[in-house]
Amino acid sequence: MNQQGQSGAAIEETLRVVGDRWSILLVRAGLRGIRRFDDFCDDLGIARPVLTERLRRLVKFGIFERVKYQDKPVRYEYRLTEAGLALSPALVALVRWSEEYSQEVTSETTLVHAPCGTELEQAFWCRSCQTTFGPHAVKGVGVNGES
Amino acid sequence: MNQQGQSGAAIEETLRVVGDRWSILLVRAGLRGIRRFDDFCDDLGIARPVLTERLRRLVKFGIFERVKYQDKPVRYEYRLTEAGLALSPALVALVRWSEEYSQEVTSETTLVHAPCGTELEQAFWCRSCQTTFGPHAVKGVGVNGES
DNA sequence: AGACTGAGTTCGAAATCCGAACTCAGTAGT
DNA sequence: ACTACTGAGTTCGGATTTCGAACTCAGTCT
Repeated sequence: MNQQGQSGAAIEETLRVVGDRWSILLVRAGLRGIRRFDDFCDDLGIARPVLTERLRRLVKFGIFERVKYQDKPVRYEYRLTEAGLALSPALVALVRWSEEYSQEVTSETTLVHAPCGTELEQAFWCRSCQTTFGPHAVKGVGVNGES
Repeated sequence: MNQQGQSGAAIEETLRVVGDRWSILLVRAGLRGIRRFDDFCDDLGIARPVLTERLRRLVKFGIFERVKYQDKPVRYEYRLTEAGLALSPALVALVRWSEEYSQEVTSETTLVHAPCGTELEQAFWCRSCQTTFGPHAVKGVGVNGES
């Protein structure tokens, strides 16, 4: 009946971490190579106290790591972890959506496959069938076999 | 000033619509077949005034539509539009992420390829290369050729 | 010394969020 | 005709979050 199944607990948990106006934008900035507090601040226009709190939380949940990059005046920067990088499919999905459906701003940029420059599509991949497929063929299965 | 690329504008725009704690959850509920005000309310535990405001905004941005389903006491329900449905890749991406990286709750449900039941992977697909690839090979191109 | 840098913290004002109770039109039961 | 109930909201005051601007603190540069 619905393709999400009832993995509701999972996504609620996730949204408690990244489901605010800034976190995804921070991840995006991280993907673009931004690492320093002030740079996040300038780039996103986020208020400093909020940035402090957000980064702390994202570190706590393993999306960024706080790395000392200098000793003399001790300075830290924030780098995406593996888990943080793994959010990019969600990010790309959102960008793709906005390219297709967003009414207000039409973007002049699009996402492509780096080696060849072709506009990318997003798909799910089944290792055993060796095929890609779309959201309609996704199903949730759980302990009680309920979809 | 902020130097967001143009795809930054797109995603910012999108997050202004769905980038809060509830909107994505509302879309998810919509995908699960929920349509009525009180049902959204009970299902998500969202406060009524907030639900009112959220639904209004999602309607305004074409993600839900408000449909009259009864005349005598005139009653409306909320249905996902095409655009709303198109958010499911993002939703699936988030569910997948939480299945793989979320520390706290391990979900008792997982997403699979419906025909064969194999756990799905998410990938980007290049039509011209006929290959799938990961986030590292994604690049944004725009007016100023900057990634 | 004085100015500057980077990563924050502190402040009060403004915007959001919350639960609980209320409204309003119509329906069903007695 | 009176009462209770339904569904989709609205109104209320109080609690939480967010905001911009200004401040701190260690160390560096001139």
